[in-house]
Amino acid sequence: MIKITFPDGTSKEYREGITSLEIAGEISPRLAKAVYSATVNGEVRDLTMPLRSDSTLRLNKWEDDEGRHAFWHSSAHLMAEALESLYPGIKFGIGPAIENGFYYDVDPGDGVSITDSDLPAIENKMKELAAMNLTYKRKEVSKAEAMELFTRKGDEYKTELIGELEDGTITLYSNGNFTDLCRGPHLPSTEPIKAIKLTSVAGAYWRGDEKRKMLTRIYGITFPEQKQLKEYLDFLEEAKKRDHRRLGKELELFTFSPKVGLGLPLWLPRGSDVRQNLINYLTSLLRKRGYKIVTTPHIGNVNLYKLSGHFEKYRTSSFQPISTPEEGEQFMLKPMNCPHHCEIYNATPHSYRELPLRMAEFGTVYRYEQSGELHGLTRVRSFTQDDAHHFCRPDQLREEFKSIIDLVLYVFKILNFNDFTAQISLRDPEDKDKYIGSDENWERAEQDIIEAAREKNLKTVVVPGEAAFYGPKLDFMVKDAIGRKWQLGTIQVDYNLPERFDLTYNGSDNQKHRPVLIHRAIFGSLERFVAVLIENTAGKLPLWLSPEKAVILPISEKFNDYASNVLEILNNSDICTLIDDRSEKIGKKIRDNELKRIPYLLVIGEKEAESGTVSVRKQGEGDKGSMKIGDFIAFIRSEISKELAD
RNA sequence: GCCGAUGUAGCUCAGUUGGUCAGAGCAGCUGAUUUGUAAUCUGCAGGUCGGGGGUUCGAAUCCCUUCAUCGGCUCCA
Repeated sequence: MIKITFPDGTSKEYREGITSLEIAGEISPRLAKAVYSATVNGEVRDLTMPLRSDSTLRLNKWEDDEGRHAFWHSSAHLMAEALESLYPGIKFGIGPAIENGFYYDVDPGDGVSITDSDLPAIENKMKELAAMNLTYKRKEVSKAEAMELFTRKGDEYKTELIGELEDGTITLYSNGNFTDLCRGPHLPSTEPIKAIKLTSVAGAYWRGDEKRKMLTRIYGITFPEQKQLKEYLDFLEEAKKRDHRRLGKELELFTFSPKVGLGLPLWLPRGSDVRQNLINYLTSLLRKRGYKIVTTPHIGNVNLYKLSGHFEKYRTSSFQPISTPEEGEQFMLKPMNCPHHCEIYNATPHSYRELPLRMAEFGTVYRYEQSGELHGLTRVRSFTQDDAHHFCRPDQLREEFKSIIDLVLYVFKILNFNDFTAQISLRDPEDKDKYIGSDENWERAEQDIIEAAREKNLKTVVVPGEAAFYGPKLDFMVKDAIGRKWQLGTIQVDYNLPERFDLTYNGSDNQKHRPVLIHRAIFGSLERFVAVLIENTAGKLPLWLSPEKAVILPISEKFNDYASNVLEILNNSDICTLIDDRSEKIGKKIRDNELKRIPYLLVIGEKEAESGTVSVRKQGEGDKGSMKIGDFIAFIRSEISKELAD
């Protein structure tokens, strides 16, 4: 007998060799139908794997990431089986489960292409195969056997993968006629896969390397119930309505013009107001925290960027240098603010007493992003960073870093960004040539970040290879409407630029010392931040950010005089207000202004004109009753200060 | 930049296999109406069907090319 311990701490004896699926079945037959994988002693396994010794066991259902993962991974194999039967000779790359569903990278062969219009046929084949309830069979093989099998099949992608694996660790999974190199785990059979939807096809470079062949990536998602699929598709439909590109147009926030250029956003008056509100708010926070605001030009001599290392690193992703009438003189549109700020630092001598020096700028920068990467306001070629550089003594670094984490969390809380990921982005240890600076500096900086995050009890994920070329960073990622993650805030530790720019301060020993540089942004860029904000709020911005706080709706033209009085009073009280004096019925005016997401609608008619009041209707919530004009002003002010309160 | 899809009035979309197919709704402008909490009625105006080239007696529709957008990949200081 072996002892199996469950997550709640209870344990029970079972015969040796029992499977997790059988244990689930003993607990209840319904549970057996709802589990998709098992976590045995911390490792995710097939449900059908026999248990040979005392173990901890967790049965993973749909609600568990590990459960869905197995479900979708098995679905990827099911799709592969369908593809192999529909496209004989098709070759397979990799086919993992992802956050929402799965994909498989395939090479259908020269001259054969799989497009959106082919998806229904593949989907139908999958349904047909799933209905056969075929089992997923696991087999351990030697490296030689695996190599032989896939060489015979002519699957050069698989053989490349096998070549990199350790002998003795290789497993194959088969479902129907399809056999794949795979670590697993998988479902016992295709039986639970009831609802299938292939969502899109896309190109994807083999092994993520743009120098290698582009394979066809087919994305799909499956569910145990048809109803769940419908809910998922409905969610995607709803999410489209929150797309900032759509709302930006509808709400007249920003636009793009091909005549101006790709990726160069034009902020309309309403969008500019939102942007300015963000700038004003953050500026007031920065003043309180001892930041100095600076302003620097939009261009800089090309030598500045040669010194910083940016020129070499980003040669092809920058706007090319601007020549002047002078021979041999060249300037660049600034792709970042750091070098300018370093030179501001260098303009005066510094004492250890005045550090940390916090230098901030809403700096507009220009980067020549590849055309295929442009995306609404989230990826543009000109954007304004809420940039700052903290020049500190080494002994101040940790505290300074932590205080910036606090600032990011504070601002995110005010804006209700609760669902973010804090990501520690480190150097890729395999590819050190991508980075500048000594190993010693890198190790020091990476430790600084890891420890600062730990001291703040920040839940983080560590991702190697995501660091900036001059230093590691802590990035704050927030999701858009359909779940794509975007980096907003970032805090970066840099020992390298201070050396390149020969930054110094006088220590208490009257010797020159090297400061450490922290780069940081809270919003990241105003463009991307506004985009994510729009998607998170579905365009219903908080009152303090809203370009207009209210709109006055006179019942009829008879009350236009009183309405314009109210308008004047409110605007003179710094409550930006509009008036809708069209000759329309009140219902129509309410509908139109509700759709424009104006926070408060003020209905005005005979009653209000007589009593000096306004009837207040809150966007999305309906009638709130009437108020004296002065009370409404006080109400709006208190609502705004509530939003901005700690 | 790469793969795939898409591109018809300001917006959302109809326009079967090439032949009154250049349309509708909303927005806009006109008049009428003067309205009490999510769409009043009338009339008008709007597009070289993304651009360019080709096939054809004839192209929004077929072909080529180019640009842009969307979904991914790559990249993201």
